[in-house]
Amino acid sequence: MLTINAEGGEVKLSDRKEKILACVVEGYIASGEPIGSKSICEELSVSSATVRNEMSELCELGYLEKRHTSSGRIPSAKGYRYYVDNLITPNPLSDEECIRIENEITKDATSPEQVIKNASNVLAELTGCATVFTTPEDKNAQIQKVELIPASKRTAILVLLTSSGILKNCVCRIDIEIDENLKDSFKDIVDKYFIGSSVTEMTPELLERIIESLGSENYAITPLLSALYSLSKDASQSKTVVESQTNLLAYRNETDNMLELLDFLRSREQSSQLVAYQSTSKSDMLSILIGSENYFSEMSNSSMILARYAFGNREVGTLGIIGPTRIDYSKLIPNVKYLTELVGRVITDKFEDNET
Amino acid sequence: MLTINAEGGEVKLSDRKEKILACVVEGYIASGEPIGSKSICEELSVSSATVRNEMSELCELGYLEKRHTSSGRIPSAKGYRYYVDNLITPNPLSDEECIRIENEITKDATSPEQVIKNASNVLAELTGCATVFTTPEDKNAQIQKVELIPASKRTAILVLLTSSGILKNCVCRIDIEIDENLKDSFKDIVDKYFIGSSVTEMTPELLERIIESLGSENYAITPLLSALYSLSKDASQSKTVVESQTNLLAYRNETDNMLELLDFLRSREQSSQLVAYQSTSKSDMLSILIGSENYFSEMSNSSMILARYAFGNREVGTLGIIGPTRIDYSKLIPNVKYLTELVGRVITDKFEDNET
DNA sequence: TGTTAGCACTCAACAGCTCCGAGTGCTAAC
DNA sequence: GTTAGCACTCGGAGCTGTTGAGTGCTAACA
Repeated sequence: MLTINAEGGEVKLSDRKEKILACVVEGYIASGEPIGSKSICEELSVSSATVRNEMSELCELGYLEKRHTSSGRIPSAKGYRYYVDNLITPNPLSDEECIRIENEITKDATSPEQVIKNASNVLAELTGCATVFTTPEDKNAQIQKVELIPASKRTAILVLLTSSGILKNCVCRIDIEIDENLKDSFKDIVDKYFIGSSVTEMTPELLERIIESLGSENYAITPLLSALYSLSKDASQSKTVVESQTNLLAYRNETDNMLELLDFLRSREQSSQLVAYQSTSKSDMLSILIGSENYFSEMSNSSMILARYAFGNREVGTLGIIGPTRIDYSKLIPNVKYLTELVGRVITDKFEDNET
Repeated sequence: MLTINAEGGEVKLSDRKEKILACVVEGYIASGEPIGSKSICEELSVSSATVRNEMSELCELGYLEKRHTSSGRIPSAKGYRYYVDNLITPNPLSDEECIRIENEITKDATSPEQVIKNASNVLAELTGCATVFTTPEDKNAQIQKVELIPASKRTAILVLLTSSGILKNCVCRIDIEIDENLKDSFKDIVDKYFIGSSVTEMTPELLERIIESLGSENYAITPLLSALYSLSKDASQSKTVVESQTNLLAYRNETDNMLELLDFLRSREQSSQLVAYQSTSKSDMLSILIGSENYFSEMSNSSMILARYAFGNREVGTLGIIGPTRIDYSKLIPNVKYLTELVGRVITDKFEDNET
């Protein structure tokens, strides 16, 4: 009936058990109601009693669960896992949809961050789930360009560009007039200390040293250096963002603890741990975390589908969805896959400096 | 008992009625439960029967409502309105809190948009409500500065600064090498057509004309001009953003239709109408919209407190909160007031070009 | 040996019922 | 004008019985 293979734990269910499991998973995903033996027996052309016997075995093996003695069956996390690993038939996006999405994402693609934000919105709309993403992070990113643009007599725009294509800027006000002299001094310091060095190398200590070494006539540069420090810190730190949580309200009637999940996501919103804990466990591009497989107990009734996106050939961030365990994996897995690949392609295409 | 003054409609309730109304409003805000006559009579040192008589008159006058025949009273929108207009004792922030908030907001104040976004987050935390804001908008804003910064051979950063302090940038890739020649040509066009003109004057038609007038050697500039057009459109358009909706989940048990409000806000998130309809009605800096006073029927059980913030001496945007009608007006009105004033002060201070 | 029909059993969901208590409106007396 | 007293209303909690979907078990069947 079942084969336990060499690795142990991994089993192959009989064809009929697989069929029944698939019916329960797909039926439950479609309806949200527990699935009874009767509705399945037609599909397999056996009697409901036979299905019941098989189901009761699947229950013992941990693939199915019951709410109460006489209720229909619902898939357990293990059942979903088996389904996702062995039984799924991917249901990818149509070509027209792909084109529409690509347009949507490239539309306001003024920065890599904007692209990933656009992608997150599209993914939310596509899947009806909450989305989560991290902004591009590359610890090895170097400071490629720093530019000081006078905006008025005493205000200037400071622009920072890294080798990962991250672009940050801010407006600074300083106490003396911005003239060529000041610009030159600033440029000298930037060239000497920063250009070509890693964004993580710019520490408060280094800054301190540089400021000390400034002649008194250049002391006015200090606010510019502080601003530059903020920008580089901002550029080196990846943010984790959870969006479209309210999408999950659609499941409020079906899954009782959806509102608790929302509370949890609210409290976690700023925290990078949500994604960090997950993606370290797998070197895979794609991780699917079903129910209790999630690190946080608050998410034991939810699933995440996460994938890494790349800038050039370096993986720099994560994009994915958060939903109930009862989601259409066959559709949503390809969706997440497609969007992370697309994000990688678009930001590499638009922002990579590949002309050295 | 009541005085109808010259304008008509405006009434002055007797002192005792006012006291009872205040008790009901404050009690209901604090507990979320309908208020009975017994809990009030102690405070007024009259018997519950007397209070009941007064309450029943307040009901007839439309200031109070009952859920059913024998329930306690809850304030109607009209009741809240009278309370807010006449009975409220403002409960402003402490000095320490003000300092904390100011720090919070100026922390990453790299742009006016960032300041208002920070303020929105602080306001959400402070009030436990959803927040709504519009990004600074100034139809008269002029293009003050356009800068092209080569980032690599064929990519450049384009920066746009308006007289309202709005700063936008993007990375562009063009087909030919970026040399001094190209930079000069671009600068000539920008100086001739754009600097000093309003952001709204940059139309697709104007762009078309300029591109046609270009010599073939300058044709490569086209993508830069398109990018500049996008930036200026982006700079002239104000966005309306609704944030921290999930805060409202805290009210889900008390106000039955909070979840419907969330659905409504979800569908409206992108739309500027939410604020637009409201703020036109009042030239006031502060508008308070209680229950049915809101334009959208979906919000008839909610209140908004909105205020305009200024850049220099021009009002350029709105910031406020959305919550149930049952919110602590005495605290939240000063909160919204303080934060809009602070936003105005910070962005004016940091980004206004007041040295002409 | 696997499959099936039949049957007793379980349990959630629903409707109907009573009881309780908080609160009201009205009336008559102060 | 204020108050005590009283009958009345209604939501909510708790209990009950009914219904129907679904199960597990058993014995018979192919």
